[in-house]
Amino acid sequence: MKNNKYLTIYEEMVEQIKNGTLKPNTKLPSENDLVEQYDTSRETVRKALTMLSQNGYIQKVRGKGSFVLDMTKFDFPISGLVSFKELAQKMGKPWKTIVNEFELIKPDDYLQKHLSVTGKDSVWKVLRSREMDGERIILDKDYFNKKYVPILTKEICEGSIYEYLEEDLQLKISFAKKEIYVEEPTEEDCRYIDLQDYNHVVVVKNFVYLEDASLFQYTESRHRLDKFRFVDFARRGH
Amino acid sequence: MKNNKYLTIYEEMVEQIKNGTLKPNTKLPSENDLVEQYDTSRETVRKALTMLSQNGYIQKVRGKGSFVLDMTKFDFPISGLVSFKELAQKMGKPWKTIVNEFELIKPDDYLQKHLSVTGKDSVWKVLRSREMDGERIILDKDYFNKKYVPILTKEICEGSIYEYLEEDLQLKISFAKKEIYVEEPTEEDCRYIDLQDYNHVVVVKNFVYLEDASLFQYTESRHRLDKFRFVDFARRGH
DNA sequence: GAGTGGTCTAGACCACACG
DNA sequence: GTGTGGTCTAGACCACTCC
Repeated sequence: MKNNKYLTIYEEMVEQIKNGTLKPNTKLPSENDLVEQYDTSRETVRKALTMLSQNGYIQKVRGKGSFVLDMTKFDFPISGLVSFKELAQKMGKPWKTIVNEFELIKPDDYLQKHLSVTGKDSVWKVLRSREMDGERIILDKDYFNKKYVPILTKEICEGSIYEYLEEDLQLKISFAKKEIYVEEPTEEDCRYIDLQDYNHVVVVKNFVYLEDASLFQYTESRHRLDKFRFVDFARRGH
Repeated sequence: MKNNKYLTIYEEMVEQIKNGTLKPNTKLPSENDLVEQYDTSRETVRKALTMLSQNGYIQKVRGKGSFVLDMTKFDFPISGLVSFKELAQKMGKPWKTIVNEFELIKPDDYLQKHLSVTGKDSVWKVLRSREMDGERIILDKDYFNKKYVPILTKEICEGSIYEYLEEDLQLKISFAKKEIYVEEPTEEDCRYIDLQDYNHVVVVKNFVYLEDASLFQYTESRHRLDKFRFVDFARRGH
């Protein structure tokens, strides 16, 4: 059980914003007020406020105060990493995952380069179709370095691999690079996606890194054109 | 002239990473070493390191140290907000902007909702085609709230509106929400994009907010399928 | 001038990695 | 145990907004 004061403050305030105790477009108590309220130091309060700001909950304005943002404008999760399961649940649609292929392979050159593994390492390869409203609209191709994921079963693949990795294996995913583009469908796409007349697919490539900066997963998510949607929420750096 | 110590440290270290003084996959000096090196306090050093980490330059590992990441893996700008001008320059290709339409309009219902303006406000509407290798491959539709952008000229539109807003008008852009999806081309797309046989376009919608959380710009960027590419670099929260 | 958030300091203790 | 980064404190001064 962690005991981070700033995290506690952050989570409490998120809760208050979500349940309406703190209303959109109103001013938050000043940092000094919060110091008294939470009986802590100012830097700790500020750390919580910075997190709220970075996650799109509030807006800090020097000399004036911090203001609650209207989250209803942003009807999507403030995050670039959304699993299919989350997405489907959010849309309230029935969905299904079909495991097409599931095996341990020796990586080819392309994979060796992208996963930073040698030909001697083993790599899990998982091909899954995602079905919604009776149509297979997404093909997910996942590759995991066996060094980090020693055990994987077909049952896990039918659920959320993502949850398995984070919750069961306790792998700490730290950052991901994403590339999105459009290309013509491969023979594989035709086999595993109900393409109808669409003659292109949207490809989302994901390179997932662990906390120690080692790449452990490479994913290609191939979407039928009409069912693709991506939402991103970006803050400006300096 | 600002005099942020932590920003100075951050910028110096970015420079050292870029020019190779700090090499990929090596360990940084410890925080305590850096405190001595820069004659400052640990929290200040940590602020700089946190920024480096958030911007993908380093990776901090508790109990071990901070490590320089191999930026060559991430051959694209670490940012979701890339202007066409930046992109074209990075690719080293000749490019041109054609201003198709440029006028002050009264917002319709759709715009009123998205720009949070009333029917009495005025809104700048700018339609620009982006040309590369002699083909118009992108149609940019920009709408600005006149309240924030009182003056706009055709000349500015032919360059980078983005730079004009930030550098000349000193508008501080704080965050942006982005939506990406694919749809069939409109009559407008056919007129202003050299679509060839492609019967879909990739639409990137951008909602840009100022520091006080007011929405001042709504942009639609419509790309020919084959010329579309989006790169994103996401850190995990918490 | 009073109040706000932004930066900075010099300490302290903790959790974790490694030998 | 030693060294690392993670959290926290109780101050201080500054830059900005508003009255």
